[in-house]
Amino acid sequence: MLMDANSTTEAMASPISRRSLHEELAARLRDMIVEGALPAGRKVPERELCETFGVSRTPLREALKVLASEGLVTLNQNRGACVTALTRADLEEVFPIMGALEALSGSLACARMSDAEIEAVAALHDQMVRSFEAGDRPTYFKLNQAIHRAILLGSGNATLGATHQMLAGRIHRARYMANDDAARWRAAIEEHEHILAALQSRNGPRLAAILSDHLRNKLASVMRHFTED
Amino acid sequence: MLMDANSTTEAMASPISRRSLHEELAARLRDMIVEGALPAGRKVPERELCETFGVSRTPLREALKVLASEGLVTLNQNRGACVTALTRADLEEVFPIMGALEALSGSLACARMSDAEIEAVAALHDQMVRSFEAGDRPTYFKLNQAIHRAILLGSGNATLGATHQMLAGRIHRARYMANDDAARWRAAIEEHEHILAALQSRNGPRLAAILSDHLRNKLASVMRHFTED
DNA sequence: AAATCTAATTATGCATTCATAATTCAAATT
DNA sequence: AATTTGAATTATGAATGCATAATTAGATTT
Repeated sequence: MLMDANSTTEAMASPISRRSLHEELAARLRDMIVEGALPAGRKVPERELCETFGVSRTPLREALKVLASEGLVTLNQNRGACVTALTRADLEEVFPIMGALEALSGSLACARMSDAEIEAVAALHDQMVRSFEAGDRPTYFKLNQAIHRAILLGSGNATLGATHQMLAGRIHRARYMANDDAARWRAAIEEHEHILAALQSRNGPRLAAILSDHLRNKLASVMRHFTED
Repeated sequence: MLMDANSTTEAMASPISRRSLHEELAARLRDMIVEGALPAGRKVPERELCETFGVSRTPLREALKVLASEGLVTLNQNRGACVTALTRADLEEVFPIMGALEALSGSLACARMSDAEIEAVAALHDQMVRSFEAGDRPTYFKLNQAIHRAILLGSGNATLGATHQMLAGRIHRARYMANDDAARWRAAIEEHEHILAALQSRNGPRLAAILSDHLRNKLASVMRHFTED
């Protein structure tokens, strides 16, 4: 068995705590699912993944249990794991929750973020607008996420960030779909202008309301691509 | 034939699908942690638990991974699992999130619950008031939870309920502490009167606001018992 | 006596093995 | 030919074994 590869990536990463195998596997699988390398509904045979990653079944199974508790995969008794398929109902459930969480984060962020941190968000916003004007959707998407994430973290509530991220992971694929028509994309940009304005003026209730609406609109946009479901 | 007959008998509990060991173990451990049988900060040696439950380490370890992803235990590399200790900061983070989730649930419940379901909540409320008057705190606590849970489920958003329950599990112990002085307990009852009234009049925004405040007050009450932390 | 270093013990991470449920495929019956 | 039954295969659930990191105990040194 060629198991020596794990010691190679140890220098740069976190200095003291090197992640355990099941953690590493969970992260890798999470990425694969979120990025669509493992399509929804697909069966995830243990043997195959073990060979792919070159590990035994024990840590892989531990990782699958974690992903199941995150809702990314579904375990069927004696029948293995499947990538959880997103239904319209799932999206309709998750988006409002994320809206509520982001609203809370915005409210808190207005009170707690430093001026410098808000300026950093403004910088991200400007970059995002530029990538919109350039029609560069991947960069736009990345910056968009970075802004929302910055506000989440700016709330100073780590649990809020973690809860949000867990839900975001489930619907990540779907969120790629949003803004694929020009009108909605433009509207999203406008909403983000309001988001930034509310944050800069530290108007918590207003930012909360805008973020909630923003998520509601995102849902509506995404849902148009689920008509065939 | 026989198979059809079996698959149709779904009404009763879950006679066919016995839970897998790791699921069962996760549930048992969750209860033990939530109910305080495993005190916070305590080390959870695998060997000991294996003997307690009479199982091998594999399913137990799988269960611990799940509980770790739920935040109930903390895994330390090569150093085993500890029951996650609740800090004041944790409570201050979790309660506002639960407030936001319950506010959302209230808003949705006002729109979606049937009259019969609302009457059921009213019945729970009346029982709760009686147990308050009788000074029966355990029963009060149970009914209190049942009411909040009914509104959560009444939202029709299963993910919302699951998310809430996950957070609630973490702070369950702390919530026992609330209402241990008569003044706060009486105030809580009054808040519940408003909650019921808003629900019965289907005033979503108002119910949302009351629930949010209710959770905020709960936090304040609980925090008084964490001064020594 | 206190501190430190080393050896022994213990507990954990992972691999392997065993047992059992599920699936597949072929054969037999209608 | 289609359906069904049953054996063979495969995959998963769980247990055991092995290697290694942590912890503890003991001995040696200052």
